[in-house]
Amino acid sequence: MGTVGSPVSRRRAGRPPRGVLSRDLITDAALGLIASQGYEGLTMAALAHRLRVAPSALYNHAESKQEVLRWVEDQVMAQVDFSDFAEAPWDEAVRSWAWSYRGVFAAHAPLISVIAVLPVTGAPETLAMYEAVTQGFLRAGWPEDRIIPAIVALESFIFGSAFDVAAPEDIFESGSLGPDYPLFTAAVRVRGSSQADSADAAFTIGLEALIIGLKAQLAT
Amino acid sequence: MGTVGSPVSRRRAGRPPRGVLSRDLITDAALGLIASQGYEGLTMAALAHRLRVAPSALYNHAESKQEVLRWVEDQVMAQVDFSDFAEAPWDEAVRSWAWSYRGVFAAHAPLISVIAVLPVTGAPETLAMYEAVTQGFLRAGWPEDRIIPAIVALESFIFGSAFDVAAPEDIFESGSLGPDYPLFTAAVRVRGSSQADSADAAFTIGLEALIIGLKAQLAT
DNA sequence: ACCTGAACACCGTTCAAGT
DNA sequence: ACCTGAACACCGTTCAAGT
Repeated sequence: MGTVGSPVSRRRAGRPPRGVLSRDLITDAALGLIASQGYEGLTMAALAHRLRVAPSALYNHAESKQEVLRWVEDQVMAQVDFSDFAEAPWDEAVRSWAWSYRGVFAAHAPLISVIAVLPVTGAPETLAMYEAVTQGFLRAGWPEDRIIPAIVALESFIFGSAFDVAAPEDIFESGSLGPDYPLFTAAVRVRGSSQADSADAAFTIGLEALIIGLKAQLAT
Repeated sequence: MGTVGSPVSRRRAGRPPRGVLSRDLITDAALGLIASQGYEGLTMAALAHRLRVAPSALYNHAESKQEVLRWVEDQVMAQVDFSDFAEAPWDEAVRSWAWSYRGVFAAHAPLISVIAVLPVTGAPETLAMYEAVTQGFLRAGWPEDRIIPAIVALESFIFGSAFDVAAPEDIFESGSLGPDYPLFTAAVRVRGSSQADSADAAFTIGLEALIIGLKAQLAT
């Protein structure tokens, strides 16, 4: 049983190491550091300091900082809610999963580039999610060979949208160049209000379009 | 007139600086460095060396490396082909633009996180693209207030897909954990062949779904 | 097997000094 | 106004030495 509120929910099996450190402790410390300082605060030195250990000690357990990021990524993935794939209708499950997924990675944008190059090998939380999502697609009648491409397409949209959430509010302000691009400037102006709202609007439009379009493709 | 084949096609106006350096020269050198060494090779020291100048000299022209990356980004954006928005039907224009866009940024993946935080101010190539795309949407009958969210949704998908192109071939190999996730493992197995093919398959499915879905939403 | 302490090879950036 | 040279404050990582 872990500490209450510990972000590490699924402990790995195997003999405990004799020393002070372990993958789980390093991962927990990294998540704590990210929560309090953000990703700029996640340095090997800071991580070691939080664990009251010399930086070089980390390298007895992790091959590199990149490997630590892979451990973090798997724990972050565990926060994504895919429970609706068990019973809900397909489009409802896709919708709630996608919103949860985007929300989690909007708060962990620096991980997105890590995931892109990250084999799922050794990432049990990530695999658990994919298994549940695959099952949900099968239950909805999807042919086996079209499931992975559909999931990848949805994930691509989700990752791109997670970046968009982090974008500054004035991202489309053309400034002094505005008059040279009148149609675009006008279109930006009629789009309302805050960045959070407009990111949500774009995500809604894209996600609903994908759901409609994927369903239509499935019918053929 | 620039050198033949120069990636900088749209020179900025304004008085030329008295010294050796300029935004255009720095941007060209950066693009050359990226082409020959990749983004790991793009350091301020390497950039200065290529320009036969001390690293500190760069800071008389650029505020930071981040600013150099913004200049690079605008030039890279100039490579995206949006010409079909002038005359082709809307779905054909979206299709050819999206494929071009994804191809360009798949080769410049490290820029994607830069764009996410990048206001378009001072990025004339980027603005030129948005203007043409906006015009294409208007011509196809899109109401002004729904254009920007639709473009953002498409871009989110394109950026996420550009990451996916760079993913290693074995990204979905579950390794020794495979038997614990049988449905997913089987679905991965039936998906054929190389990573390039499977990235293309996912991109095709997602893009066609978005086109169908956006059209359907427009009809309401 | 695991940890410490010192060192290495880089980074981006600053700044006084020159022209 | 622009460039040089030296320095600064970091990075991630390695490795001999200890237990």
